[in-house]
Amino acid sequence: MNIRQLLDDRITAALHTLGAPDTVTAIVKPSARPEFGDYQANGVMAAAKQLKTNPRELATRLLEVLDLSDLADKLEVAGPGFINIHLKNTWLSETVGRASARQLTPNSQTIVVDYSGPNLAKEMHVGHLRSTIIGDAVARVLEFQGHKVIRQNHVGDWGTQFGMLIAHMVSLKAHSGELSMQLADLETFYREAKKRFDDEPDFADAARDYVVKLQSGDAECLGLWQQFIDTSLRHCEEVYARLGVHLTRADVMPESAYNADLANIVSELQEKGLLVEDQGAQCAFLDEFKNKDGSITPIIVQKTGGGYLYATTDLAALRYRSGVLNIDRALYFTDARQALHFQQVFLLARKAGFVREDISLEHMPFGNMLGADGKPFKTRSGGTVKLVDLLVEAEERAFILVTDKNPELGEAERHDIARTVGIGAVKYADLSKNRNSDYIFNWETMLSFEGNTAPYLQYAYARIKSIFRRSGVDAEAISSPISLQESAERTLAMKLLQFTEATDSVVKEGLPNHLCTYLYELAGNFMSFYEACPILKEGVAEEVRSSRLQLANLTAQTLQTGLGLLGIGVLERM
RNA sequence: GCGCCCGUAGCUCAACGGAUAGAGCAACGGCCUUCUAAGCCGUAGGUUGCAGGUUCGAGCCCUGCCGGGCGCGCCA
Repeated sequence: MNIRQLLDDRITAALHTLGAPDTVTAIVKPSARPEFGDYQANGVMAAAKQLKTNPRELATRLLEVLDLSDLADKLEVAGPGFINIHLKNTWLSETVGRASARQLTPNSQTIVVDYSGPNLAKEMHVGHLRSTIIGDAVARVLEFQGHKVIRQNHVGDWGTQFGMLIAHMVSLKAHSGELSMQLADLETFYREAKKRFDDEPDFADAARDYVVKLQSGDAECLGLWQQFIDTSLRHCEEVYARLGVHLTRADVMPESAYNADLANIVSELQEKGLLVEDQGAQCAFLDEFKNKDGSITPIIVQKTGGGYLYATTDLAALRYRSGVLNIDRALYFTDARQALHFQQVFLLARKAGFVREDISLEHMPFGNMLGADGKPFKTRSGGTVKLVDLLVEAEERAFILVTDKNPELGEAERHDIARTVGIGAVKYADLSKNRNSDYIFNWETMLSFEGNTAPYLQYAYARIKSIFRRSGVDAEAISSPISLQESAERTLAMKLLQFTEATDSVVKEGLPNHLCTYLYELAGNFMSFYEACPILKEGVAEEVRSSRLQLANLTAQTLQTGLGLLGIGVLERM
């Protein structure tokens, strides 16, 4: 249940009965301050403007026709024309038990989520982290809402660098006959190949020959290429497993899958008169990209000499997604530098009729991960940080902290906890920030276990589980009524009911930090409740105890579900 | 040169055109014989880069500056 939406619908309808135009809505939001009630409607002022009447007077008339008596016990006009809504305690206590974080609203959209997309020539590095976990979180929330999600891992498996890699494979094979050892460390393999390409003219020539052979479908070349791709994908899958990311081989839709269609894309664009040849390349000049000086930034779809570019591949992918996958919406999680590229490709695809007109194409850009010094995140020596190394370090750091805090736990359990806490900390630190801007990666902050971090949320969950272990009560078996006497109880119940508002917000804008903020507030509300409202202590009446156990259980469920949507695990103890 | 993004407390970050701009860290002061103190409660900290404008109402929208980042025809 989305209370905000419910109130908005009903108040909007009431506004319309008073003659407000269709464009006017109630604009319901959570109240800015506690004395303003639980929710406030801000739309009356705008409506009054349209109707050329006094806003407070309109608000007063609205309250005469608006009946919210089933869920609210007080509605009041405040300030210049706000309507403050105070929800009934009885309604909250009855609703909170039913409308937990479990429900699925039926949704019928088919949505492509394009994320991760590493270049298979090298190992995954920290630059792939944001796309991978932000995209995964949004995909999970969409699925939770009942949408049909099609994950597309648009990996880079084609291009000139593969000629170089194949040349290196051939020469190693000629010497030792065995490749699997060398391919175990892709990063080193790539560096060696690159070095030879730069230093040895014969090798570079061979590499260029292999590109041509590969593209013309030479069987031996394709075999080696396939071997390399398989190895690289296995590396990716190890990283995904460690990260807890829902991407499988079935989600891989590589660049090369579109190869056969690229010539068609170009010829169709030509037929539609969208291309001109410029300096030997096939370009689209769209008026929408005209600059002040009258020049137009071109979109190159075919190089001089006939080669294709990523714009061509992305156009083919768009046509596939629209025509074959029959999607309603496509979300692209790639870094912000590609903003112009996607604007161009989306517009050109529409002009060419490659996508249905009603499809929503959305680039979800994100900024860079920076080091503590505010510069791009690098190793001490200035190299690229391998993603797997970062994750290993997170687990190691978490293990030290867990051991320090709970030395009595067995080593195996401490390792399990460290894995969930360490990976959760890395993911949450990223997901909790607005993805649009750069963010500073800092071990101390994310693993300090204080403030808006994954461990804080996991701790709240573990505390609740501890209560249930002590109580001996089966969490799923409680069904007695919930009563909201203390303000901490009411605040917690109110927050529990707002889960859907948080997930709705995530999918609308592709911003998982909205869910993080919600969960942090929920955990905070629970911690306050925990301090203020004893549950198992002596002197707590049976029905109070039972009611509070239910609130605690609903909180645990919501934390588990919410963290699960972010791809983060919970722990029975920590 | 043109274009996009960013600029909010000392630091890291929120804020869905609405009321007195919120958290956390760091600082300071309280709270453990009692459900996990990895916690809770409190104090202090701001001319939202600058200047105009639109609006009943602007951190958010528009214009112009300043500062930072990134793009801009044959890499992806």
